[in-house]
Amino acid sequence: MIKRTKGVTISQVADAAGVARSSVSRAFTRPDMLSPETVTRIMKAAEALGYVPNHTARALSTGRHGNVGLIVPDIANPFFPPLIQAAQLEADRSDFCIFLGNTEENPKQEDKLVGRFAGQVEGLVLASSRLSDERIRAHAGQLPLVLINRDIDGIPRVLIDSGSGVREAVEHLAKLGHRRIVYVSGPSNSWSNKQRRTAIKAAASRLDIVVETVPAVLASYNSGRNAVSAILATGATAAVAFDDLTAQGVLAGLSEKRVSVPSDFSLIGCDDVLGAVTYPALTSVSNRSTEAGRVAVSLLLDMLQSRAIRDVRYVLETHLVVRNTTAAAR
Amino acid sequence: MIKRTKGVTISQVADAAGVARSSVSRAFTRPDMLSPETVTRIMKAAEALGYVPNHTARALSTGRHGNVGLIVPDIANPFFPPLIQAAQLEADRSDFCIFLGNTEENPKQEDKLVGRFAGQVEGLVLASSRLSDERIRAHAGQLPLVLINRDIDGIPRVLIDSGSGVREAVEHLAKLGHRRIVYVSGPSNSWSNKQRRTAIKAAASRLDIVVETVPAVLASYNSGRNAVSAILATGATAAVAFDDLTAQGVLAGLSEKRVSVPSDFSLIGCDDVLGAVTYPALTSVSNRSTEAGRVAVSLLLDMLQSRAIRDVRYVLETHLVVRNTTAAAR
DNA sequence: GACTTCCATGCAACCGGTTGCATGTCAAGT
DNA sequence: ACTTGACATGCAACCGGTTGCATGGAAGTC
Repeated sequence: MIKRTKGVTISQVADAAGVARSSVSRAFTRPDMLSPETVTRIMKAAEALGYVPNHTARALSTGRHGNVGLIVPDIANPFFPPLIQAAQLEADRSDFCIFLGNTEENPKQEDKLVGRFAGQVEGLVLASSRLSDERIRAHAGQLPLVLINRDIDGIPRVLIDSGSGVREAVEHLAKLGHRRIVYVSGPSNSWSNKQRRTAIKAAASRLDIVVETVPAVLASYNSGRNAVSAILATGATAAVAFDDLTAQGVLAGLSEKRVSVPSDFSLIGCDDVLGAVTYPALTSVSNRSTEAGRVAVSLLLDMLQSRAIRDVRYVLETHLVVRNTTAAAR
Repeated sequence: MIKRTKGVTISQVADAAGVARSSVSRAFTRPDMLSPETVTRIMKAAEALGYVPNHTARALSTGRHGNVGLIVPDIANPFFPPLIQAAQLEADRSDFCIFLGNTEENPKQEDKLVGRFAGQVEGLVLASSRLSDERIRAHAGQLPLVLINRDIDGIPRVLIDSGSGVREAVEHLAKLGHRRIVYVSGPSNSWSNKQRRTAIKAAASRLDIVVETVPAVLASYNSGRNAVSAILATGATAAVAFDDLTAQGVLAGLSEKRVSVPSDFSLIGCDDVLGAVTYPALTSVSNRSTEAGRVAVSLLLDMLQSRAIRDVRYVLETHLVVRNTTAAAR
């Protein structure tokens, strides 16, 4: 059976060291204010008693708890874990802890989480928030806020521009001699989908390439697989899929139809979440979610430092990562 | 430009409602102690001022902050996101928040995180901890702890018994006529790795199958891929990999060497995190990580409620999910 | 009508730190 | 020798709640 040790307080250390509580406090926070001997004496006493400063008490009197919150719509979406990881790493460098919230894509849940987090964190990062602009503005009035993939004036934000990478994808296909390609689109109400489709059409018309859109309805493996017949029916020699999951479905569908990739057909994904762990390795558009997480937290910590709110709009460009699913047109 | 509103305190509400601070406090925590009219009056005043109880202050005086910590070795490993999600959901049901920590598989980092979390959380869940038994025991002495996939007497733990699924995997391979198989092992300090290897050896010797172990060092795509030469050198016709990521690496490595799966070689993963979204779909052992996350948090909250520490050992069985990477031996 | 009981509410101490200001000491400046 | 200032330390208020105990008034009892 395990017994719990109760906390040692600053007063106990003060008594043991024969000084006032305030001196103990200062020994930990501003040792330069005390004589070196006093500091060592206090530290020795603290050590002997196993004293650890109480985070909560400190937070109460200073208003700084050394925590920041991170709210994402869906941890299970492979886009987010690297982002979370990077955010954590960056927070850690400044001795901050991360509160993680998962909203299940539900704005009500997101609102609730923000409310619950406020008061225990010094600032918040909202990634791909599903809240309305007004709600976000309201929250930003309560505590420092940084957004990822949400573009609201006056609130610091980090945006991943998939347009640039998609453009490179089309140029890559053009260089390989493809003249007719397919865009396997994602959810019609998705901002990213719109962004990607627009970028593809623009790039293609500039390069004199024909683009047809085949809808995959949901961004998923199965809808990609089901779209294969329609894709082949267009007579295209290459496809760009809304995301890697869809691309993987298309890949599976093509294999079943004995169309080999990349010799018979070229395929490009988006977000680069699976490319490095599947076979054949998928050519894809990088997602930069790692940088997004890092930059967002770094921005937030800057805000906390300077207590000033700047209107930052940090755009991350994406690039094509060429792997093994693209080759010259037949 | 956005301006920040400062916090409304209990005193302001008390003044507005014409009552003592204690009454406001009680209106929120024990409304049954007050007359209904007083409660409504206080609530109206609180509402009007936009009062929100200060979590930190409450935590200081009650010692309960309503947070629990969850520490995982690697968020980016697809095994964990569903676990995290489930843990979060379960915590949420009891109005608890989750502190997330990522240790990058590093025991020192894990130790540091536990220390930082202690004092801001009421309890901790350690998933697949990389710490020594002694360190874990030491931490358990400081605060309520629940382990996932770590089996230490006296500390409540949730274990995913991959043994049952692995046994099925070996039986499946035996039935297909494989007589010589390889286990591609994971991190040597991982409890799951030990468990899986033991189960494979036991099942294999019972079925009169030869098993060789090839180490992949880290549970990752690349180490799986690098292990392929060693795997083939054993002359085995099938392999079971420590996890799906490793398996996927092996799959890629095999393809590069023109060994086709499953006709020439059969492959089985563990954790079933990628099987459904890759091609060919990977035969794998189900992981139950969602249940593990939910149960662990639920156990922890129980402990916090009753302030008693029970010796719980909750075992979740796994099963083989047959897909397309296994076939009869050549 | 006096006495008890009970309930709603207020008072004040407390949780464990931080911090502005006061105090005391000692050395340098004149 | 006396002032001045710098420095080390202590005192006490404060952060924003919670909670044991005291109090006062209303209702109930005889």
